[in-house]
Amino acid sequence: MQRNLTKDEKREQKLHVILSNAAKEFIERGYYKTSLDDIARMQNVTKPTLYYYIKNKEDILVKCEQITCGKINSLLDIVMARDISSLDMIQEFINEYIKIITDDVARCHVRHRGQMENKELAAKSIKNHKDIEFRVREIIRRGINDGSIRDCNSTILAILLFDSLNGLTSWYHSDGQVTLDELAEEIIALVTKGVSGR
Amino acid sequence: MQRNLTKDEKREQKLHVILSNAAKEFIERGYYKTSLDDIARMQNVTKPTLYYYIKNKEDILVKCEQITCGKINSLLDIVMARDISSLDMIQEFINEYIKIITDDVARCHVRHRGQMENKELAAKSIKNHKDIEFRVREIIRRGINDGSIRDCNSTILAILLFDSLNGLTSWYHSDGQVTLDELAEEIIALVTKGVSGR
DNA sequence: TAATTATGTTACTATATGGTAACAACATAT
DNA sequence: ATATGTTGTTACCATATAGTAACATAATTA
Repeated sequence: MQRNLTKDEKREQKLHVILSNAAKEFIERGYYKTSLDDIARMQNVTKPTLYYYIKNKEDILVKCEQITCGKINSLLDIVMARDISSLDMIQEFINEYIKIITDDVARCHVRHRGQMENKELAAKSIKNHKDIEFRVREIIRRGINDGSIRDCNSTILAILLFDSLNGLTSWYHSDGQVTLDELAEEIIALVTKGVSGR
Repeated sequence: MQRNLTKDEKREQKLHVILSNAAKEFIERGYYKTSLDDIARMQNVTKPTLYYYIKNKEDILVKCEQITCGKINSLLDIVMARDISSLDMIQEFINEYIKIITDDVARCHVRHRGQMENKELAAKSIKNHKDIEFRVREIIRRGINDGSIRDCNSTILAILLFDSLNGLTSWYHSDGQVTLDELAEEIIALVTKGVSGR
């Protein structure tokens, strides 16, 4: 019973379908092995139609990135504004981050980040990620100051954290054994307490 | 002043140069953007010559994988044979693993693992990694039994561990600030103690 | 209703590149 | 020396596919 969509909304929606389908295929079969004809076929349109929604093939990657980085930065805005310890911020971040990262568009971004053929786009992509990493590093640094986080190399920690979280994109699927909440819990326990016994 | 190489040794050596160069290029420019002509040019030979050393383009990935997985399994043989606690085994493994993983051939393997176009090769590639992961999981399980490792989900732990270690391949370069030993130390501290303060 | 804009199509081009066939030269062992 | 296998070359083919031009039609607005 939803109201009629405006022209722009319809357009937006179609773009999103294109991105989702393309993303899924890029993940499963690889970027270069998925042709624009393939992607068009999924939408029941022909290739030139895609060019009405995207600038070129690479633009699909760019758009997936914009969407995903937008979500992550919004999450950081919210988390960093809360009045909790830095360690709690990290935990909260992990919790929500894994929800963001486990959809196809985000997966596609993670897998192809920084790999655009266009040098400028690739550089921008890397910067996008570095900016996010930097913000997390900032949380860690504050945590070391307020004592909630053990004294450690914040740069390395941030990188390792993202590597393991982003790694989820290539193995976690919601239809498996573990729910996202259980997974988050396990990860947070490992990150905070480590693996050492007693 | 080394003795003359036999025919087979020379052949072996040339193959290794091809693999190293190809691996480096695959990492920097991507597999599909690096042509066999490019690779041949680096050796100062022509494309058909490569086919004397490799079956086809994909075979380069396969060979990089065989070399790397061979090293990792040998490492596991050694580590698991030692008379130390499971936690110490993990630490020892991390220490040596990051030495193995930070050369071009290993980097190439990590980045392209499981992505061969030939389904059988891809499946085998995934199995190769899963086997290694399984062996590490086994160490973790024993560690949970002997109490040296906190009770946790060994499957998830093994995956996260490999994700962060393999992640090194895309950012760590030996010419940077951090030495491999310092890096290992930091990682081991994080893995064992976690990040939580006091 | 006329005009304009959005959305789509068919048909095509240009180009890159994995792989192969046919041939040449060289080294080695008998 | 001569036969044999090794290592290399030039020239070529088949194929895939990103992107475009020209044209058609539906939808919206004036």
